[in-house]
Amino acid sequence: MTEKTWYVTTPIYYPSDNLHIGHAYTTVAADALARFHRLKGEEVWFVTGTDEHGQKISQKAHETGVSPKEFVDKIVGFIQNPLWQSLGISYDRFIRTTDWDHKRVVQSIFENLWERGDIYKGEYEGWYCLPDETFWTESKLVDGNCPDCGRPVERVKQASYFFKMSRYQDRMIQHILDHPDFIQPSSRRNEMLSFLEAGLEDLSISRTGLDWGIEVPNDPEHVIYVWFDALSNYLTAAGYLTEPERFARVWPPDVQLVGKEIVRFHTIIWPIMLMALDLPLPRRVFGHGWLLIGDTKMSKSRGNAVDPIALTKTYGVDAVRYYLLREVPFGADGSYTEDALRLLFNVDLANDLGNLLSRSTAMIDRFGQGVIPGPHPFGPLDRHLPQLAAEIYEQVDQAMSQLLISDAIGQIYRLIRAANKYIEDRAPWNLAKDPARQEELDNVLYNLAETLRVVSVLLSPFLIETPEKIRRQLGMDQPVQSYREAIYGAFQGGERIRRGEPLFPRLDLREGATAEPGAPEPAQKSADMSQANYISLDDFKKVELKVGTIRQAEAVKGADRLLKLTVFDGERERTVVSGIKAHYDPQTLVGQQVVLVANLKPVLLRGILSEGMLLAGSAGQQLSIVAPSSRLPEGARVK
RNA sequence: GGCGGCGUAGCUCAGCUGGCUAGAGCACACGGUUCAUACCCGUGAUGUCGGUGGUUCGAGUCCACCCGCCGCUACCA
Repeated sequence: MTEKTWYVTTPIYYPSDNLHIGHAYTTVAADALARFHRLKGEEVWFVTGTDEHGQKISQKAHETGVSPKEFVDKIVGFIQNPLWQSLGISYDRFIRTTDWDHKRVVQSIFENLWERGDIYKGEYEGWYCLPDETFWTESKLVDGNCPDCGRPVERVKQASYFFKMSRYQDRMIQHILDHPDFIQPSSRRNEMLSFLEAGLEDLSISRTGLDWGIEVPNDPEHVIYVWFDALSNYLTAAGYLTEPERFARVWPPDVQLVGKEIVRFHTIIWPIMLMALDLPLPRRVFGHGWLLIGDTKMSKSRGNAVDPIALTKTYGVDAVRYYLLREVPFGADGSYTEDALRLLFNVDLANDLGNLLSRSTAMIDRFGQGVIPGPHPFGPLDRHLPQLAAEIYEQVDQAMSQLLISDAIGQIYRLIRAANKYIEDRAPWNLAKDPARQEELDNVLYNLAETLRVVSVLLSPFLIETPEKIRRQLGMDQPVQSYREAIYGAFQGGERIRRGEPLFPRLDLREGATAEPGAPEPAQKSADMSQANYISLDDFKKVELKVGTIRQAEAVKGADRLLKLTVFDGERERTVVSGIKAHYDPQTLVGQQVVLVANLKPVLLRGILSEGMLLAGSAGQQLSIVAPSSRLPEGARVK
């Protein structure tokens, strides 16, 4: 019986634009896990890829005057190389939802579920945004308009296929309860449980009027809708239906990394799909946080997206990987700043690790004529490093099995720091002055070489070039093959080293726009941040505030706190739904003047289109409508 | 509004089922060292463990309420 292949996935990314460092973060993390398991001797199947269907891609392609396929081919090519290439991403399969086998898998899943009665054809009724060609549920609308583009929507009924998720609700809850590790971190688990307990609706999984997608079998008017298509990629990539032998070894996924914004799809819809197919569920779905730029969300529209390729060019692959894996707490949101990267580069990579190699090889050169001495019986001071190395061997393993990548690296650094301290404690330069202490000196040099060799093994899942560089300087030519090489004692003595260039030349942190590591930095930073909280006068002018008069007011039936108001704004009467029922009697409001936010996106509240909002101040339990202190004509601009 | 989480040194955070003088990394200061990439090693915190009250022989660790922040959700707009 062969051991199960260790299967890890990243989300498949949407190639409508170039990816940024947030995507790199997830993918590098998955890569480190994959490399670690390979090093442990396990068969690994590491999959990443792209989610290529959908309206937006099709639209973008037409704008550029190419076919959707040509459009995505180009971007996907870029993602594979140079993007993932430059970060050393060692995926075993790059899946594209436009791959032939994926189409086949999605269609057979559809047919399969149809035959079982888990898919039925019904009518989808919702609000449709014509320009976006997108359906929205009432609750998603923003002031009755499309939440994406703000344009009005219309009520449309459309034939659609539905996936009977509701049928699996209880089983899903039970599965989460029975498998505490299924959703991680646990905060996400609680959220999903409360979401499930609120009740599941069947999921509409097809659309008509879309051309760029996988067709519903025997009903080519319909195209299978995004999530159903996208989530199936994890099955396709494992060889479901097309490579049965592989699938038997690979399935189910051991770890699926996802961003926190898509945890719900991966921990509810996705497992229910698998339940319906009678397939085992993934063992762990890990919802990590976002990598923020400073303290704001990264996005293309904000123009603050960081290009990972540029970073690797400036600092090298390993510095970027190290930063992502070490600095960002896996789970919570992390914050990216280039200053932090540079600081970490100097402190951890140059000072602690690079300098350790540099000073160790220098001493082997000088005191040992370039040859690692054979060890002699250890004195008490020499036993610490081997013991620590053995302990850390276990600790790293343990941390990695819990996906605590940053902690694993932290453990390796305990060993690196201990080696630096050991040099200080033993002061080899003093031992070298006394011929009677030659054996002690030999042991020190040996321990340093051996510790560095162990470090090169331990670091190899995380860093690409550095382990090789360390080994070359230690005189080793073969790359790391197995985690067991991290067991202390492989050097016999007699190996000739080859001193080389510094691993990570220190950066001058004072130069350029990057702050120096002293007091000026926080000051500068806080100034920037407070500035970020200002809006310009132009920003404010975007808000159109007008005086209006309430002409009618009534409670919204079935709502505890909503009033439906009819407000005259000088041009027309508009309906505004406001959550002030607890504070105002509808009767007393008629005739009251208010300040209206006139250009707010309409939104549907409790089935009523609310076209604007009225200003009110609140403090704790108190709430009071804001009104001009004397009567003004309706429509008067407030500014 | 509901559910959940968080609030511990200047910064980022550890502190499990309550128990000796509350920890780590970074930053900062001082001292040491010279093999090394102006590096490394050591020493240093008066931290009201968000606030108040309670349970207990004893609470950062449990309970209640309050304040602040965050996530999900909802009839927020």
